[in-house]
Amino acid sequence: MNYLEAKDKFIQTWGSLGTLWGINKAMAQIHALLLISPEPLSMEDIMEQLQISRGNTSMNLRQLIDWGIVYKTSIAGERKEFFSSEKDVNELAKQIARERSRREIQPTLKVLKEVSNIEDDGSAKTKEFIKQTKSLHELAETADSIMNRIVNQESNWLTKTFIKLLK
Amino acid sequence: MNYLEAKDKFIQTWGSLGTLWGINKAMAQIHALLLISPEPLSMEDIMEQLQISRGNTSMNLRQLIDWGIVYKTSIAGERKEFFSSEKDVNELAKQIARERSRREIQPTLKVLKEVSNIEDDGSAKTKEFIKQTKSLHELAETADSIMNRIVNQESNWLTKTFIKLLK
DNA sequence: ATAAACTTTCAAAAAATATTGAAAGTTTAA
DNA sequence: TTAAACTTTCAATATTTTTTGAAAGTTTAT
Repeated sequence: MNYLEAKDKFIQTWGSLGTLWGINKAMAQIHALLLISPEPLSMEDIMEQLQISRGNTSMNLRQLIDWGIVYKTSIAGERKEFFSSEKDVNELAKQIARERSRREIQPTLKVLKEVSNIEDDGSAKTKEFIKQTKSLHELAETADSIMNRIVNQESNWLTKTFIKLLK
Repeated sequence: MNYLEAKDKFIQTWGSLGTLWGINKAMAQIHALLLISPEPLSMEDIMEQLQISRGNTSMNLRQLIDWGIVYKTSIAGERKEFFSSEKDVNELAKQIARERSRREIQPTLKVLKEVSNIEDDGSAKTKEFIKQTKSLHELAETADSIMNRIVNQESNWLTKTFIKLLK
């Protein structure tokens, strides 16, 4: 496999993986492209390499910036804007974990807390409902705590965490 | 909030959350419904409660069974089949982690390994590509190891893991 | 102030995904 | 073996999500 084939395969894979994580294909592909590019890229560069429209590129770049994993970069003497991604994959993982907690886990916790607080009328179905939603709340809270704990650690956390677990 | 409102809200929330995790709405809703139901439900029950078609119910139940989080249950004297979900949320989380590793992480690891193995021709872009795809491979492998480690532990693992991390 | 260079917005179109429902298939009882 | 009870399949349809592209908006240089 040569560079171009490998690059293409990587962008494709990252793109379809994105879909499974609530990130659309173009967004994931733009991210993949920036991640392996040694220099910042312009909107034109991205449009051309991925064969996507200007509007699509603009909107998805904005989302990536919102997620905190892509930055606008100025290049001296150039009028247009350039973009580059967070290159440290640990930092990247942290940022993604943070955003997923904020966007998914927190709102879910809120609902679980709310619905598990209904009055227990003693019926089997109410009892089961309260029991299960409380368990889920607990699970989600623990999972979120672990994630936050990991996220707020110094770099190289993942390896360290893993070593801890092995002990 | 009364039982019916709470139940509805829970099913709705679980349903839209599913979408974010690569599980479709109906599948997540069926799961939610079974999770809080004290007795197994028939296909008719599910169709009626969620207002979805027979075909949809059948296909999504099959997927849930494939995921290992819903079981067919026979009820004595009844001809039709009944379905119930895994009620232990820890077991549920394990099963989901297992499936996600198998379906997403493993295939990704394979591609990352493959593409990071291209020959280094010394150019900046090839060097960056190899460096980044190798880092991602390492990250994904570590994350997967942690998940597997957790998954293969005895029940109550999440809490225990959390306590370990706090130390 | 003007215009060129560039970016963003958003309604319409396209593509992807989920759902339906009826026909085909299967199982069970008699 | 037949038929009733039930489940599965899948082509057609509906819904949701993504993408486009051109108009509107912004910034910069002169």
